[in-house]
Amino acid sequence: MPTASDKAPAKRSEARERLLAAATQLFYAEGINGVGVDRIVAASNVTLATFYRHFPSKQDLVVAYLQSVHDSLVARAADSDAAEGRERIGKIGAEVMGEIGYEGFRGCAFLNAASEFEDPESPVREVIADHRRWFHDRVRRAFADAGHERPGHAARHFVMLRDGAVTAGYLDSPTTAQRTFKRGVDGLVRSIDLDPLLEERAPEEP
Amino acid sequence: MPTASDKAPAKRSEARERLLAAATQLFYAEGINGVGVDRIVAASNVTLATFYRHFPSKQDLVVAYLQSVHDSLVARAADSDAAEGRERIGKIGAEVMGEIGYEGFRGCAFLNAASEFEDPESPVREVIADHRRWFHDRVRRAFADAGHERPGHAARHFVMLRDGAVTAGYLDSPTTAQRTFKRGVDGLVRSIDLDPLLEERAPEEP
DNA sequence: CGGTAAAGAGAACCATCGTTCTCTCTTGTG
DNA sequence: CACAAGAGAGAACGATGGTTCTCTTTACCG
Repeated sequence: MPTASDKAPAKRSEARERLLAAATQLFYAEGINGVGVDRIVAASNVTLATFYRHFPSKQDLVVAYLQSVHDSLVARAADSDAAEGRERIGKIGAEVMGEIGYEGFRGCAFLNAASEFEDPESPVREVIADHRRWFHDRVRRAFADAGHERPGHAARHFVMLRDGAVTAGYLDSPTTAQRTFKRGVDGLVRSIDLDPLLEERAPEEP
Repeated sequence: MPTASDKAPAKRSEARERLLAAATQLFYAEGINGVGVDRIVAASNVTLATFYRHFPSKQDLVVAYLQSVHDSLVARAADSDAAEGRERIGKIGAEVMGEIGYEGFRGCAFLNAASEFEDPESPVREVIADHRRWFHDRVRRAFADAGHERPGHAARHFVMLRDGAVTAGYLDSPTTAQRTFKRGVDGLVRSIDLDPLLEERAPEEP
């Protein structure tokens, strides 16, 4: 899941990119509080002064790290979003399954970061919230376009499964998590037809 | 979710219990790497020497912290496990919903801890794995007793929903997370009847 | 060609990290 | 009553946390 963005939107720079790449790898692998700036600086072949020339504080690096992960997920999403109807939902599900279980998989970078930042007002938590909104809205749009009568319900259900799936992929068996997630998504897609029959009619709240 | 166990299985002690209580509150609220032993010692009105007389190292305190959370969840589980059939599944679901959204809720203590300990062999990760196995087995037994044809599938699905639900309860809206989780569990219970009709027959792998 | 900005090198800051130590005082049990 | 164990108080350890500093060298841009 962690991938440094290929093109930084702000000023690009050799040193900055190396710092971001090292931070991405280390933060994801060992947690944010568990990795000091010295480690990142050393891994980047950069000096402490150079680091602080590019990032006012460690927290700014954390934000940039999560932003870069987000950017790479947005890039990967373009392909899936081109699909139509239920196929799009399937492709988004495949994205999630693709994240799980590769060498060094440690769960969702955003969820892991969130557990280390307790202040909901913190800039770090805001990037996380933005990313989650982005993902939820994308899934909701997919269900709406596929004709689901309660796209909000379905999207929240989908996101809940995906959060559980990346967790299980980290802590339990990756392949089992993928299978369970797939079954859940398939059921959710089937519910596009079944839902009106199974639940009593009620307008969904946003 | 974090609650110090009422009766420590090992040697009980005023100081030890205060340390564990303070650790439980601080570790859960701010993360484990984010809280130093000095903070815990100060909050417990205990000296550093006393702390190290009871816990060989900080890691042992972390393990004791998670153990105590596990113990209190086990205690709470006894009531639900007394129920029969589908009602038991509903009660376990209610337990999960009860965890979510109270003042200071910060998600699952075990999931948060797991994100800070990357070594799967670490004693901390082992308590986490034990707890997850305990919960999964309990759910699986509930589905089996309720007559589900693939209790393993259903249990993994249930656990995935619960992991996603506590996450959403922390990062998104608690009440929405509860509703979404409830809908998911209800669907899972309904699938005890529907499943044989919807999916092709195949023996579930453990 | 000259100037400005970025990067390297390295020391230093103080606070906090987890851990160990000594020394005194209380307390309960034999 | 005596003696051992538990707890309080407080200093200290070296290592590392994030951050700032000075000084020199490189390299691009007008």
